Amino acid sequence: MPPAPRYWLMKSEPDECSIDDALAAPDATVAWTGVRNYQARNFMRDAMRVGDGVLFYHSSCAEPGIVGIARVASGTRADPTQFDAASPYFDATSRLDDPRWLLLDVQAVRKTRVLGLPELRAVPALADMVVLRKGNRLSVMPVEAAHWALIVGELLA
DNA sequence: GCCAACGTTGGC
DNA sequence: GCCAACGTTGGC
Repeated sequence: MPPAPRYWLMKSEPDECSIDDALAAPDATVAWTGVRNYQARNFMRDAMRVGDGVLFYHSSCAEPGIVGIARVASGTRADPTQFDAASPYFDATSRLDDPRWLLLDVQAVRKTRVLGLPELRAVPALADMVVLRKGNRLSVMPVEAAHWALIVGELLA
């Protein structure tokens, strides 16, 4: 069995939680609410471990791209927004005694320059990154160690 | 605002 | 279990 991925990319809409918001939070740590996709949830539940590296990505904004480095700071627990009827993430079919949606804590490590999509696409060694795949809609996805090394060690160094 | 791509739902 | 319709994501 291949080793579990140790690096991830997590998308956040900056209007909701930007890298600045995360850095300003107590302990620079935020609860990653709002994941409503089974594949993304399963990555969090089954594969992500405390200490794993995270590329903090801004989506649905003027300049989408990687904007910071973070780390996984907890295991998963129920996402309370699924039970909040006032939340856009409310899920009327999820049960308190069997929560469908999970979250984990993410701790921001540092803000970086914006490493935007056009720049990422221009690097041949990054061509098969999940985030660059056409039609990709995952909000939590694995990052290969070599891609992490190139991005964190060189492009954002 | 547009629209391609994708995941989910639900009828059959 | 199939698959068309629908809703959502997210870049542009």
